[in-house]
Amino acid sequence: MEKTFYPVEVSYTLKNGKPVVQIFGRDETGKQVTLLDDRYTPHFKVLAKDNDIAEKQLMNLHVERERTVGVVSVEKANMTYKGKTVEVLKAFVERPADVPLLRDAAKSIGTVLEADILFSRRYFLDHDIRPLTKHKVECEEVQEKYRTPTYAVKSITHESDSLDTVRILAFDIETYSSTGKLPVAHRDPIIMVALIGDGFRRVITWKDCEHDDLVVVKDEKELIEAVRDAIVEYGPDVLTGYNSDGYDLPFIKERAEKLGAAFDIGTDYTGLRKNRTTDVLITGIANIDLLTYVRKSVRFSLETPVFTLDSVAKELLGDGKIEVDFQEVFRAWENGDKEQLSKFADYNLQDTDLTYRLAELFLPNIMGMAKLIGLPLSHVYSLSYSQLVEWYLLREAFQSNRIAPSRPGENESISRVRERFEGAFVFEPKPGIYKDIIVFDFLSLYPTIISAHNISPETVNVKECKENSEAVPELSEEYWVCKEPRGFISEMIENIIRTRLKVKEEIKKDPDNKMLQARQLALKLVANATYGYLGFVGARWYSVEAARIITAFGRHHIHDVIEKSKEAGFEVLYSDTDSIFLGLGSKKREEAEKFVDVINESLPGLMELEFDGYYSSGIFVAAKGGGGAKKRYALLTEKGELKIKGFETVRRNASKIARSTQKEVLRILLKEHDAEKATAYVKKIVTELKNHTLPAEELVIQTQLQRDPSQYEAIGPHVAAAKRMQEQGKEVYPGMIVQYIVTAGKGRIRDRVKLPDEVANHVYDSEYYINNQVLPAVESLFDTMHVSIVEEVEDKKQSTLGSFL
DNA sequence: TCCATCCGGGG
DNA sequence: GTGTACGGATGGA
Repeated sequence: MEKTFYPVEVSYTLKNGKPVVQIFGRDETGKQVTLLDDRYTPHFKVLAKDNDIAEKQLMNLHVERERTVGVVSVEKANMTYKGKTVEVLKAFVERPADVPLLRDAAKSIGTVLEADILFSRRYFLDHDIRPLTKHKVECEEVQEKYRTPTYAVKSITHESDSLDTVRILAFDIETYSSTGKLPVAHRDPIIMVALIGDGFRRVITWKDCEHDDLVVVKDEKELIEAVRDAIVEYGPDVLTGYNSDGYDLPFIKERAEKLGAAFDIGTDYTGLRKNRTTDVLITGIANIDLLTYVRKSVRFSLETPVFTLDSVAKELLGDGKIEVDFQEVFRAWENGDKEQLSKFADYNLQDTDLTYRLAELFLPNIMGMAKLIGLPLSHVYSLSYSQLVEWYLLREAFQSNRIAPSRPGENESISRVRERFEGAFVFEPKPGIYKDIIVFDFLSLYPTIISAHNISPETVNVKECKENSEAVPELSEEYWVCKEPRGFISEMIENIIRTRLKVKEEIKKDPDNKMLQARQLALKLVANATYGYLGFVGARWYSVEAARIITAFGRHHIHDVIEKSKEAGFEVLYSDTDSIFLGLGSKKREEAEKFVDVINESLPGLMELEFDGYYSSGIFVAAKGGGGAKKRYALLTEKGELKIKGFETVRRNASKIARSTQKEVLRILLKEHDAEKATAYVKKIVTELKNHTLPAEELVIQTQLQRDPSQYEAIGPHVAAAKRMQEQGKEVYPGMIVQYIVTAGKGRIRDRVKLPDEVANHVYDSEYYINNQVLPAVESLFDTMHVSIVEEVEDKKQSTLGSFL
């Protein structure tokens, strides 16, 4: 029979000593089904000098275990390795686990390759199976022990249509502790568990209590089994929690074993399995620990330095955890206090709801990446950017008959760490204020360089192609890149860029399509991470030469634009990596637009310089050590908006008054070009500070607490403030924003820190705010106008003093 | 100061 | 399960 099938998860099992791949997913009606495929045999590859001898040696290999482990058969195949066609031996074995047993012994025969690629992952990649996309399956129904209908596969082919939702179930457990410390599974019980899915909401406990959605069972053993029943009843594709691999699931596993409770939630009735790391495996359900995903991927776009559920949810959902005193909860549990326990159920449900909402937020992107790379959700969500690139490359390699290079050994990694190289070019700006600025930047600079200059590990510095190669500029030693043939990675990047352009066209027609957005984002991520991947010490396709050449071409192209800008009569104000800031001077905007067209005609491949924006003025300031400061400037748009980059006081650990003064000075300087007016403005603020006429709210300093106050050795003002909060019985936790005001008096600043609600207006330390907040925020701005704002203000101080005398 | 180990999150 | 994070902070020599 023929079936339509959307794969979600994969694993394998042994039947009569032979591996059977299990693919879990849904059919066209949305019903969960399982496919079994026993046609795939594990193998590894060997490159040897003499294949006839090596073949005999491989067949004679054996390792004694409970059974004799050996190579079952050997095949020869022509494949591409490091850009060359080679004849390789494929050594087939009985079981996936035989590979690591035999690979060490096979090292004496030749170079062992592809002996470290997981069997089920390899199955997906080799068969072009892509999770969550439509497949046509020729199969026949079989009777096996699974929770779903089961079919034996005869053939499976990938089609284009794809699934855009998965069934998510979030859960969170609550545990009891008599010691006041974090509960531990060998001693403490699970007392409550909440589960939330699409139209599904349940909280389970084993002491009498009243609450909506609440189920009360007899004891902890029944609780664990009721959780199992809830999961089976809901039938999730994705089971998700927050730190569930590090806490909830191992806790459940240990308690279930101790109490003899069944937690056989797997599609094949197996329970939780744990591997050597922290991962917990569930057969047929994608187990996704959101904390892992936050740490690996989301962190780069988060403000918060700590990844607690509360701080991540507050930032991304605008909603946090309910505050709870665990000692009170545990007392309520001991006493059977129904009212308190019902509040605790609210807490449990809120945590689970936040987890569910975060999962809804993250899943489209995880799904987009799973479809692109072709690995199941439970595998992709935990991959770092370099691993995402690597798995994309592995899929491409398998499909183009290439042998994947091995990961570096320990010694190789160590020697790679020492191979550093020069990065991007940053133009040192001349401090000053400029009018009529045009900014251009290169679109996806490194990806387009890789594609345009054919950069790939097997195309750089290869002797055979020297005659037909491109020389690399900007480097002291000689480097060259083959023009032919097309490199593995450069070709792949070009395909990604082109595909992404097409997807972006589709998005224009269908802007609200989340799946298209996710696909576009996945393509962008892989393209942008490839340069970093080539220089990553753990990479299979590592090439420090390629990475060095990419940044060299980057510097070359931006230098070229700088030179041509000068020749065309523009003033070059600034440049960083892929962008250039030009002063128009007497030129017209149209001339700048034409100039970009001329540049683009000379750029190779898909490289493109793009008009980024026009600014009516901008300021570059001096660095502390002299010269112009890099990555620190402000621009004024035509609409009058300020675009500020790199000034420390833009961050939130400055008082409102420092920030607003800086902004106003920037505004006066950029809009009105009037240094005197700006000076007068600062003097006015200084006077107000001295006269204590500013409201205290303007003086509040906000700093994020990185850890618990007791954990600090150096007690900074914000730590002192946090300790004060604790003394007043307020909750203090890492990641929170602490607010304080520095008040007048003698001694250390930290001893003069007060909380905003303790300070009446006018008691603040005006000297501190003038010298440590306001003046440092504007000093470098005035320096560009050759005005010493500190001296100006001191004159004012004296004259104020003078007027008193 | 350098190197190695520890930690994150979770109740 | 054919694999094994990572980057910063801490602490000891």
